[in-house]
Amino acid sequence: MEIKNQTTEQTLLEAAEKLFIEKGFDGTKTTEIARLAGVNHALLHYYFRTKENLFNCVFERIMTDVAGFFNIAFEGEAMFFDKLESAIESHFDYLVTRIGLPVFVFREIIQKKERKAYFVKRIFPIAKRVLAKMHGDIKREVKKGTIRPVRAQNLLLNIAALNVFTFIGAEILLDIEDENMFGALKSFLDDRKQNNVDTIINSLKP
Amino acid sequence: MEIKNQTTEQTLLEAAEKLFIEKGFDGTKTTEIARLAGVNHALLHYYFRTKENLFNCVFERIMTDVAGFFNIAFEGEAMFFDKLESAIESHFDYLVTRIGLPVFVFREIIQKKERKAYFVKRIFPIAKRVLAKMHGDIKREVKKGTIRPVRAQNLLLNIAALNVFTFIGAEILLDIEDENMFGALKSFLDDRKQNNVDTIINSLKP
DNA sequence: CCCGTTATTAACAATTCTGTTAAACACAAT
DNA sequence: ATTGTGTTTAACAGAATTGTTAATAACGGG
Repeated sequence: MEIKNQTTEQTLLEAAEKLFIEKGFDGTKTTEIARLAGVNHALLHYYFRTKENLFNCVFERIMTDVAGFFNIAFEGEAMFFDKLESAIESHFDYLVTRIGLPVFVFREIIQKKERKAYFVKRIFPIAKRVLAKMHGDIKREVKKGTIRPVRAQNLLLNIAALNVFTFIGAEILLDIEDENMFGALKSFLDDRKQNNVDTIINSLKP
Repeated sequence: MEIKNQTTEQTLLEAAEKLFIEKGFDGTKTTEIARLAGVNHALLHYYFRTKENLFNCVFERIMTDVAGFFNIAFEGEAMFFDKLESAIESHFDYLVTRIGLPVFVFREIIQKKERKAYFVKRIFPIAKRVLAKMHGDIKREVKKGTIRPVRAQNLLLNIAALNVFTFIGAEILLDIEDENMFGALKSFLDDRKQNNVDTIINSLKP
């Protein structure tokens, strides 16, 4: 009894996610979502009542995904620099499969207060835990003299900045020229990944 | 005979710019622009024909502004590190007065090919000139042994990334709590400005 | 096999939004 | 004063969009 239900609902959610990420809430029409999902557009309202509600379901999925990533990316008990490198790289790789994500999140949370509040509520507690851990690591390394003193908040923001901005740049590169853009994109990303690790590690030198 | 014309048209343009930056093309209604400008909404079509056209006028103004900034920010014949520091700071200060700009640009160029093409056409040539100059500077400094070898493109992207991301972060901070948020925002920005300079300079150490 | 619940469809309602038009207005030059 | 040009307004038209509803189909349990 739940089987068909599940598929239609799921199909709609996936179509909605794709379009909302691509065109934003305002730029996406419910009829378009239904069309992409291949179902009658009344079904969208049947399952999700309103566009707003459907959007919130999508947003919730994405927040869960982001929060889940955050939770695992900064775990591990390796040496500081190794841990840092692997965190930067795994953040980078996470974004590779979600190129449109950063702009989507910024676009949607900046203009609607409730969404920003929801984002903050979901992400800040996790960020705080990560920061506390990072703070301890930094203190230890500074004492050893292996890095200069930096605030954990700044380090985390620097990593996020370099990685996220890379994918905004990548979106600009995409489709400028369709010809062999795949190769150009790949080498751009490879280069940036290495650069981001190097830049962060080097910036910590005492 | 051009006086009234100028004011109404100008008022509309300014209202449009404010709303387009805040809510994006799709999220902004022409009636809303007219209301904010305090004019009959038919005037909007009288002066600009279509919403698309009005948007393009706004976008053109913004591109001119950005291009103009780019042209002056990386001039000057000071020492490399001083020049770098002043470029980072003036880019930062430029964004201070245009907090919503980055997300606006990304949002609008990513989904519409023509806009992306227009952006690329306006900004890339200038960026190329800046990069060529930077490339020369870097080569010289590397020879002197004052910095490690880096690609100009990466250095420029790193600066942009750190600065731009700061203002996306700032937009998230805004209105989280209205209480003494002004003070918190100011100290966040001060801290980030210093951090961005330090991070870039330090990341270049040999 | 029938019944009740859930899923699906087509048609429709209400609103909103962009864009048009025709008439009124302001005003400067003749 | 009249004419011509550019400006402003109110009213409207057409399309698109979100959401509803009533009728129908599918389907599993009794």
